[in-house]
Amino acid sequence: MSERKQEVLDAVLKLMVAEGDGFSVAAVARAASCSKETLYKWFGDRDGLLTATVRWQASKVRMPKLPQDKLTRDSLEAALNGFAENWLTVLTGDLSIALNRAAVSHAGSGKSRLGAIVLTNGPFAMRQRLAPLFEAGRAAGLLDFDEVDTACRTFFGLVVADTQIRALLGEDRRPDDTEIRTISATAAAHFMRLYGRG
Amino acid sequence: MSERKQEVLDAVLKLMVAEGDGFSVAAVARAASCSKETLYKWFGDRDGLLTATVRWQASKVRMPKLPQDKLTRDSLEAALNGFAENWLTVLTGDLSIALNRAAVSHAGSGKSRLGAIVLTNGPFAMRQRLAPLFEAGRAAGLLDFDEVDTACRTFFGLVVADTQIRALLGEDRRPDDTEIRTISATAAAHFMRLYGRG
DNA sequence: GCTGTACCGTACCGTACGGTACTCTGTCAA
DNA sequence: TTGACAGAGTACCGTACGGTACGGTACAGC
Repeated sequence: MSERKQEVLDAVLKLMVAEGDGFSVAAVARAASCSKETLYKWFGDRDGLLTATVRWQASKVRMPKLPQDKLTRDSLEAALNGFAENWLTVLTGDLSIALNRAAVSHAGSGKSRLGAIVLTNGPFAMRQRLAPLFEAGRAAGLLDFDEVDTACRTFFGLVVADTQIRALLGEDRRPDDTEIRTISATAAAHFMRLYGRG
Repeated sequence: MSERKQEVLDAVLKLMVAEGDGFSVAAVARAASCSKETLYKWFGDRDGLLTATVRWQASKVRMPKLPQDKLTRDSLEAALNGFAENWLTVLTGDLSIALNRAAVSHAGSGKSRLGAIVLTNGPFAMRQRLAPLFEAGRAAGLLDFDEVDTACRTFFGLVVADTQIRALLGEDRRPDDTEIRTISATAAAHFMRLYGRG
C-alpha cells in the first residue's frame, strides 16, 4: 500500500464522514487530486475502492492492550472500565458511524463484503479482545461464568446498549466524555456484580 | 388510508425485505400492479412512498400490554421476560432488519426523516413502554434505581446486546426461538439482580 | 535526447432511474 | 347513452453517475 494510495483512501474516509456512502467516484478524484482512471486502475471499481477504504481504516485501529496477569478484582474492573470507555468513544465517533452506516447499507443490497469486514473488526474483534481477559479473570478466581461468549454478550450490552443504533439512526444527541465515563463505570460495576466472584 | 394504498405499501414492504432500499419506483408499480403516475400522485415522490411505508408498518405494530398493578417480583420478572422475547423476535425479523437498514442509510444521506421515524418506533417506543413498568416496580418496592432512563438503557443492553447490529451488518446466523427464550430469561434475571430490591 | 511509465484532467458513453405526459380502459352517476 | 374520472400501462425526458478513452505532463532509465 503506497503512500499515495493511503492519501486517496483517507480522502474517501473524509468524504464518507461528510456525505455518507453516496459519494461519487468523481468526488473522490476531486478530493484526492487524482484522476478517475487512476482510481479504477488501482481499485478496480467503486466497490473495490470502498472495500480498500474500510480495510485501511480497520488496519489503523489498534485496540488497547489488556492486562491478563496479576489480576485483582480492582485491576480487572479498571481494565473493563477503560476498555468500555475506549470502545464507546470509538463507536460514537463520526468515522465509526459513517463506516457502520455504509456497511449496513451494503449488507442490505448484498453486493459487497463491507458488512462482513465491519463485523469482523467491530463486534467480533471486541469479543476476541475481551475473551482472554475474561478467561484470565476466571482462572484467577475473580469471575464466574460458564460460556465466555455469554459473558462477552452481556458486557457488550451493558456498555453499548442502544447507543450505537441510536447514533446510526441519526439521533443528534451523543454521549460526551463525562457521560461515557459514567456509562463505562456503571457497566463495569454491573458486570462485576453479575459475574464477579466473592 | 384506503385499502388499495395499503396494498401498495405492503408491496413496498415485501420489496424492501427482498432487495433492500434499492428498489426502483418502477419495481413497486410492477409489484403492486399500479402505474407509476398513481404512485407519484398518492405519495408525492419516492421518499414520500418510503416514509408512508414505514409509518404504515409502524402503525401495524402493537406492543404487548404490560401489567402495572398487583406486581410481585415474579410477575415483574415474567413481564420483563415476555417483553424481551417479543422485542428480540421482532428485532431479528426480516422486516425489522430491512426497515432499520433503510432508516440507517437515509440517516446517513440525511434527505428524509426515516431515521427519526424508526427511532421513535424503535428504541424510544421501547423505553416509553418500559418506563411505567419500572416506575410501578419501584413504587411496589420491587425495584431500586435513581434514573428510570438508566434502568431502561441497562435493560435494552441486556436484552439486545450486539444482536441487532450483527444482524444489520449481515451476519447469517440469527437466534432462533429457543435461543431467544434463553437470552430473554437471562436478561430478565440479570436485570432483577442489578435493580431488584431484597 | 529518446522511450516507457505513471499519472492528472477531462471529455465522453451507456445506463439506470426519478419523474412526467399521454393513451386506453373500466366504472359510475346523471 | 354518455360524459367524467380514476387509474393501468407505457413511452419519454433529464440527469446523475459508473466506467472508459485519450491528450498532456513529469520523470526515470538508457
